[in-house]
Amino acid sequence: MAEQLSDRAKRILEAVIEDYIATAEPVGSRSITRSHELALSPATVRNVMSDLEEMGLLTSPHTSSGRIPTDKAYRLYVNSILEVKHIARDNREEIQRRCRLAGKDMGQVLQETSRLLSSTSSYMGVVMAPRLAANVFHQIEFVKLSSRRILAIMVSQNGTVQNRLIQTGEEMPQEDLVRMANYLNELLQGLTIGQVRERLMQEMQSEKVRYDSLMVKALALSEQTISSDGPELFLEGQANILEQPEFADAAKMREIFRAFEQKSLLLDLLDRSMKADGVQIFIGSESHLLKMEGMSLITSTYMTGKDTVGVLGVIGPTRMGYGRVIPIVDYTAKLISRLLESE
Amino acid sequence: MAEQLSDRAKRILEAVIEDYIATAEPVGSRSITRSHELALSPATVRNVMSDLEEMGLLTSPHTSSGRIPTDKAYRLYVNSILEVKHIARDNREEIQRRCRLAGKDMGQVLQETSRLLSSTSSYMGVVMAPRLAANVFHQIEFVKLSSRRILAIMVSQNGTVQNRLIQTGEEMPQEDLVRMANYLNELLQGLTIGQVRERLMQEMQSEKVRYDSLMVKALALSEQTISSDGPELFLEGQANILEQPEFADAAKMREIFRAFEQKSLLLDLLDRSMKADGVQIFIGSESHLLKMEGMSLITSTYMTGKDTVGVLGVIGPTRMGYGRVIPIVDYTAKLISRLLESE
DNA sequence: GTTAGCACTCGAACTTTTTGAGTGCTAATC
DNA sequence: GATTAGCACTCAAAAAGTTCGAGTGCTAAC
Repeated sequence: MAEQLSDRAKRILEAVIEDYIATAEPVGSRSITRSHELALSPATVRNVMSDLEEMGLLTSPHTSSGRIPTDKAYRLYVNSILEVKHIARDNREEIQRRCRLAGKDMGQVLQETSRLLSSTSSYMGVVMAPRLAANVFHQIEFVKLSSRRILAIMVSQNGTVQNRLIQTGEEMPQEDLVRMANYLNELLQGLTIGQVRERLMQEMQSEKVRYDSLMVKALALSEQTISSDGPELFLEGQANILEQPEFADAAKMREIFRAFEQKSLLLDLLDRSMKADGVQIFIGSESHLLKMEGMSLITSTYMTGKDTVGVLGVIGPTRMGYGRVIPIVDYTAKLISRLLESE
Repeated sequence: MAEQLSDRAKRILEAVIEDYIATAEPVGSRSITRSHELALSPATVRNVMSDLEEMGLLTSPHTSSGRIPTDKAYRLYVNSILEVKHIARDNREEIQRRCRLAGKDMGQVLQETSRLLSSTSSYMGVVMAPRLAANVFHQIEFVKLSSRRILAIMVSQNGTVQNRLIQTGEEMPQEDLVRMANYLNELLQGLTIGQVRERLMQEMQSEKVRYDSLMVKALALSEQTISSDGPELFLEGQANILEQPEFADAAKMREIFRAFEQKSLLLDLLDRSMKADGVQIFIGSESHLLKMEGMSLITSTYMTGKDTVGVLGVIGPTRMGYGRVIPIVDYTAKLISRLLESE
């Protein structure tokens, strides 16, 4: 992008983008002169638009039709034209109202947050839960439900709970369960779950344990409890996408739904955006991870206390109301962080 | 339905339904004589079809086109024509393979089941989790995470776990938490969660507790832990519905997605089907709870041990492969029941 | 009771026509 | 030199018109 954009060109580009965001139709020179008061004739605007097209910021779907901003244009717009508004009062109030821990466990809070993002933005809300491996172990416990069914419960420092129902071959006396829990709680104190996993391995090898069958069992049980470290993803409001005119036809819709059904791509992208703090924006094909065209993602990290633990955000069409959505994502992330704050 | 259907009429109705299920196109007299070997001419078939139309079992979208079965016809078909096949070997194997408790908590098991139902049927899978209120209390516990954050964990007899993060105004010493838990565990032993709720109320009123502030706190905390008794619903494979030709156009799709977003209707229906054991079938507008036309629901209850605890099933177009799906639902319900069996 | 034959219907698919928003270019104007 | 009016041209989308064929109901023959 060697050329500098003149001020006028910027204003016109802005007008095109905003009209396109509003209507989803290719924008022509006349309609711009009508709706935005630039004291210019359509012909002049046409000349400028022609320049912008040369620079790769606009394209026309066919020779005789209005123009559409490219991903490059959105990027420019987001970086240096758009001024992010303060969050709308309505949104702020709704977010505050619906962000409550009361009467919900961690999963429910995150799901509700995802729903909230979806409904305030009117696109799709996404929340990635903390990776289990990064959590700090707090305690483990074994609850005996019946003679051969044990429930293992592991609590992390940040308040997430993992539980597994375990069928045992033989009956386990209550006091054994208590001893096992004590042993593990001491062993694993203060480690992250990632470290816990290693420690369990080491311990299983070690001489002193190898002949204590109870301890071996304990290690095996706790291993099971933290297995399956797939990070959880809450994706809500897919129906909102159906509202968008660019996805009106059935084939596109299907493609999108299929793409999201298989969540790994999205997880990769979210994982990446966790590397940097604060709001990040991925536009269209920039991140060809979301390989389907025409989608943008706005994310922000959130934290408990000082540690970044997850990412949340909004997925919408490239043609998305950035100015409106960015503050929503930002504000929600901050509020959630505050909520999860560990004193 | 005063008239008795002749055997021939039944066979023709069956042919129409099966062709329609296969193609989603109105079925004409000729195509029937071609594909099913009835030794009849198209004209004869036409006459019979005309009778069937009079009886309200078929309709034609317009005068000069093939015919479509009505909901009434599907009902008749399901009740007295269709012979339910044994479950397909492939399906059985896949279900067995994917139904494992190992490394999952209750919620994950149910979600996976829902996914399983969806992918084996290629429609939508739905699983309603046990109503919390029906669970039997097993124990409650308070884990102190930091000076003012307590995690309350309640375990039910069947292995479900409820947890809530609670911020306390003042610091609670560890021994108080233990005392509280002991008190509650004794108080609530063996009650259902529904009864627990009542008991908590009673206890709060009672003289002996009223002046013991610790007990009052305990009651309040446990109240919070069991709040929000919304039954959980796992609905998977919505994208499968997009594959169905009858929902190809965007408006219909949107309607459907909107309808499912707001889950209360579906919950009502599932709740109703929990009243009776075994497989149940709701066809199209019969249950005008699922108010959108053209959808059927096949459910079966599942249980832990002797108690019915939930419902699972498949939602698809009325034009659904009943013969194939019914055994899938049935088999899955049985397998899950076996899995959850409490020794 | 069954079937061949036939005129008729009507949506789907394909063509053709019309319309209008939009373009690029040139020449006049500020 | 930048801006604008004017004009011929383009092309997708909408409207109108055709064709096609699977399907029907009815009647008369088998």
